[in-house]
Order: sequence, then structure tokens, then C-alpha cells
Amino acid sequence: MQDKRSNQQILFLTDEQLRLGIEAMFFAYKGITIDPDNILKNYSYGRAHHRAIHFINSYPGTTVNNLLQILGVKKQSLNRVLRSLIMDGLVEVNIGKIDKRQRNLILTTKGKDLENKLSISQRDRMRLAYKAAGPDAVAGFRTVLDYIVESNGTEDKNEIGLDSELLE
Amino acid sequence: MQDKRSNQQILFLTDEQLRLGIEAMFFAYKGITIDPDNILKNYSYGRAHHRAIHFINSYPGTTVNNLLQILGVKKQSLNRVLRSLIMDGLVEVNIGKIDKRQRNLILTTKGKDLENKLSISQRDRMRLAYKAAGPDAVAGFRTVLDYIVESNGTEDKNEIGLDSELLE
DNA sequence: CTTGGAAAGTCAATAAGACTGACTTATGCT
DNA sequence: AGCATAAGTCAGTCTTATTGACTTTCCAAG
Repeated sequence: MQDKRSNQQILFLTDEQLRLGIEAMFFAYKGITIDPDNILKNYSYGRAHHRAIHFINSYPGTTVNNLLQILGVKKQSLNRVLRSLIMDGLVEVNIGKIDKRQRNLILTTKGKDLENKLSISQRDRMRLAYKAAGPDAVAGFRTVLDYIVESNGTEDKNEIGLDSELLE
Repeated sequence: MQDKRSNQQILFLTDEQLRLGIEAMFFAYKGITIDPDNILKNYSYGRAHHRAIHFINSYPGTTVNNLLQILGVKKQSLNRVLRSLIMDGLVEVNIGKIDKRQRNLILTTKGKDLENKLSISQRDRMRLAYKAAGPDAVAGFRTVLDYIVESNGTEDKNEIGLDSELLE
């Protein structure tokens, strides 16, 4: 019996290996949110504000409904966050050119400044890890993450569309 | 100029690449928590209960202080969660053999059953991603995660010690 | 053997973030 | 004209986490 080993063992898919992977995700996720969390305290903002700022920056001109789908929260939750960001002058709201019911969200200069401050702290941490791990490990890292995300089904990251036409 | 490319480009450490990595972490973390979250609803438990169950399972006989350090929460937060798990018969508390002030926490059979139910749903998802990505990608995945976790400083995952001597 | 400190547990008040449910306003589309 | 959609709102609830203060039990050093 040469191939007595199961496929699981060959691929290191023992329960213990999987458990360690899950645990590593937990600690790593904590790691990349610590710095932004501390920065946000000075603004009386929380992680919810960060997520909104992050994705409005990534998809400028995104609509409220798009954002709701990306973040996976109810509009009442997002609205409270969005309202404070708008009132504080970090997010600008533009009535949709094509569909006037829609609101296209973009970051103001002030909003971009905070986004930059937050993402720099995260990127610095990621950069160190990427550099230490090397290009091949990074490629594998991204591959596995993408497969995990894919397994969320197509309900997420679906139709996020930049809709850049709507902006101008 | 043959080496006009910066090291960043060579290692794919552009801001955009880093941003995508951070975003992938967000969606992947969401992915591996969806199934447990849904299961926990049926027990009127939340993610905090899951974390407690997970780490008591990983480090049987861990003390309350250990758990507080691992989870990074205040004892008032943990206590509420722990109390319900103890009252529901999922966690057993044993007075420390060496230091009677300490409480060593272990899962009961009932607790292990729920832990298993929760971790199976997560492992299934991880296993699929691991299988699809292949062994090399998995190795890289773990390498990068470990470096991110390391950058948390030594305050985390420090002195988690199983203290198995304390158990019997 | 006393005293200071550590481990655990508790009570109370507060806050962020998310939820459900119900409802309004404005606009698009048929 | 009438229904559906996008957005916004009000109200109430829940979970998780926070700070602050305090008690009980026990260890350990003087």
C-alpha cells in the first residue's frame, strides 16, 4: 500500500491544520484592524465608518444600494454612519445623473485624507508581512483568500460596478 | 536603466495590491464567520460565545486571565459570555490545583458537540479553498498570515500555555 | 502571621453597531 | 395612473464591548 496516505494528509488538510488556519485568520484580521481602530477613536468613529470610507474610496460614485450589498448590512445601519460622514464633510452626495433616485457617494478631500491615514497604517503592516513572506507566499495568500471569498457564493461582491458613467 | 523597477513593483507591493489584499481579508473573514453565526442564532449565542468555545477547546484548562489575553477583551465582557456557557452546561470550571484562585476552563461533552458543529462548518469552507488553491498556495497563505500576526507584537498569543498540569 | 497584590466575579452605566418593522418621499417605468 | 424602486427616517431591541468601582478568595513576601 504505497498510497496509504489520504488526500487530506497529502494536502495537509488535517482538521488541526484547518483549525490553525482559521485561528490565524482571526488573529491576522485583528492585526490589520488595530491601527485603524485606534486612529478612529480620535474622530469618534468606529469600524463601520472605516468600512464605508474604504469602499466609497474604492468605488467612487457607488450608490447606497451598492454599498449595502458590499457591506452586507441593513440600510438603517449604514444610514447612521453615512449621515455622520456626510455632516462632517467627509462624504459628498450627488444625485444620480441617469436615475435621480440614486445617490452617488464620493469622498471629499477631507474624506480622502482620513482614508489615506487609515489605509497607510494597514498597508504598512501588510507590506512588512508581504516583504517578510516573499512573492510566492503572497501569491498563495491571495489565491487562498480568493477561493474563500468565492465560496461565499455570488451574492457578495456581485454587481459592485464602479458605474463611473454615473459620475459625470 | 535595467532595474528601473522599484522593489515594490518587483514584489507586487503596490498600494493597490496591498489594498486588494486587505479587502480580500475582509471578505474572507466574513466568509468563515457566516456559517457559525447562523448556527449560533439557534442557540441565542453570538460570535463572542463562539470565540470563547473555540479557544477553550484549543487550550483546555486555560484560565480566565489567559482567555482574556487571547481574546483581547475586558473581563466584564468575557464574564457575561462565560456565565451563560457555564449555566447552559457547555463549559466546566475547575479550581486550579496549583493556584486555587485560578479557574481552569474545559468544554463539557455538550460544549464539545457545539464546538464541533461550528468548526466543521468552518473547516469545510477552508478545506474547499485549500484544495482548490493547492499545497504551495496554502503554505504561502499561512506564511503571510503568520507574519501579520507576528507584527501584532508579542502582547498577543503570549503565554497562552496549555497548563495541562493544572488539569490533573 | 499580617499585609499587599493577584485572580476571579459582580453591579452599574454607557456606547457602537447591527437588527426588525413600519413608514415617507421622490422618482422611474409600464 | 399606479406599482416598484432608491433613499431616508423613527422607534425599539439585541449583542458586544467599554469604564469604573467593589468584593471575595487566595498566594506570597515581609
